[in-house]
Amino acid sequence: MTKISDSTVKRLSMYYRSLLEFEKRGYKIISSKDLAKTEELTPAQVRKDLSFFGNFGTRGLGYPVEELKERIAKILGLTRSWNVALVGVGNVGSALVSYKEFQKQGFNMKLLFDNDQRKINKSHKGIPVHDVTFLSKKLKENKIEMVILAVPAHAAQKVADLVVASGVKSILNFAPVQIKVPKDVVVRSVNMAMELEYLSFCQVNKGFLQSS
Amino acid sequence: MTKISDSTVKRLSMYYRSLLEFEKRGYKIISSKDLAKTEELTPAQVRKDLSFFGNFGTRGLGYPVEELKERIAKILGLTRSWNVALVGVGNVGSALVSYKEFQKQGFNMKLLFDNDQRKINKSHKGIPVHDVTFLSKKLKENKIEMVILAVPAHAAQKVADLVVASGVKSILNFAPVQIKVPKDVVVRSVNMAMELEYLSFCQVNKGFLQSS
DNA sequence: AATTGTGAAATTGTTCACAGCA
DNA sequence: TGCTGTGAACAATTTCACAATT
Repeated sequence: MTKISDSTVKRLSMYYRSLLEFEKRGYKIISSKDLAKTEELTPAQVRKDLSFFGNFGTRGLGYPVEELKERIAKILGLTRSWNVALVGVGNVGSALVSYKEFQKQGFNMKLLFDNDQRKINKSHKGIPVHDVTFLSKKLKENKIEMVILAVPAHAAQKVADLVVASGVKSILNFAPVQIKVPKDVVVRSVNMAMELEYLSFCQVNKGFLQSS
Repeated sequence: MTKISDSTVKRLSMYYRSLLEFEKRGYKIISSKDLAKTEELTPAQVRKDLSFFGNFGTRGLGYPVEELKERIAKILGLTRSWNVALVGVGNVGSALVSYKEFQKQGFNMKLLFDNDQRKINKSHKGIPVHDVTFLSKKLKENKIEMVILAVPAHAAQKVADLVVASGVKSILNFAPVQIKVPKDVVVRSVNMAMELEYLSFCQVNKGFLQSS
């Protein structure tokens, strides 16, 4: 069984977004070259990525936009919806609750958690905020499949452990720490400070960097 | 001149954070093994990454925590401060303005921009919000070196073009589109929906994925 | 004895180049 | 003819293994 690298998965997400755009503009067929251009990749890269999952194109012609879009949606798990909970209704958490892209793609924010009594048992943008003490119970009851962590760094690991103990296998972590989980659990981390550090590195070390 | 890969830069950020933690706990010396453990890497990886920038350790002993931390800070450009502006004071933008990590590391949010008259010429969390019409002028006047884009997808490229035209060489993009810039400008993109899609992919394709 | 620093080997990821097909 | 699909070549990255050093 071929293993898929995470750069391939990332690019699938990009292709999916491109395809939505091409579809909106009325394209019926596109070539790997077209797809590559919008994402600044090589056509070979596009074809190789897609080839891991099947033969979606027609030689001499290209790929049917709508069908390819559907196929990628299926591969990425976007043809179903997911029950998502978020822990930490602070600045970042709050922004994520309102983030339209999530809803659009079937990620349904079902529950919020916080440890601040002023927030607990109120509704935040239409979603109930629960006491993090009841995290495990609520996650199970509501069949939550993904948890977004938007808690302070010092609390992240502790909350992650609770989340894992509740049987959730997917965590999206916004706390600026590396969190540890058993290997059947997948964690993705978004560290915004790290991204700025990358930019700062590039300015300080102009021309000293690979690619761009 | 050895070129540095962007995974190496990312790991330097991680080492930096680890070192702050080790320092706080009173460690004076650490080994590549110690550093590797907290970030779930191999000791060889740590040594190789550091070796690109010099010989920071002592054979038989390890690395001096404080000095290594300072050296990495220098490499990442964290020993100076940066003038940062943010465009798009919506949900995401607003959260970023309050994001403590930025200030901590010398990224000073100097200016905000929006195109909503209700927000313009007011102060948002102590920072003035300007009309995006005056973007170019204000960026130059205030010697802004990095711009954070937190605008809707459809506006991102247009704003990016303005930013580039104002001479800014670093952009951190939160809009869910790929933006195009000349090659002397560095863009980093944070696409939160893409991260959830990755998690969804992993659930749908259990065990079909490399590493984790 | 312990740990760094680093060439060499192994692995992983990308691009090439062309056969195969519409 | 044009474009996909893919094995083979190539490039980049990671890991190994060991000499060098304290």
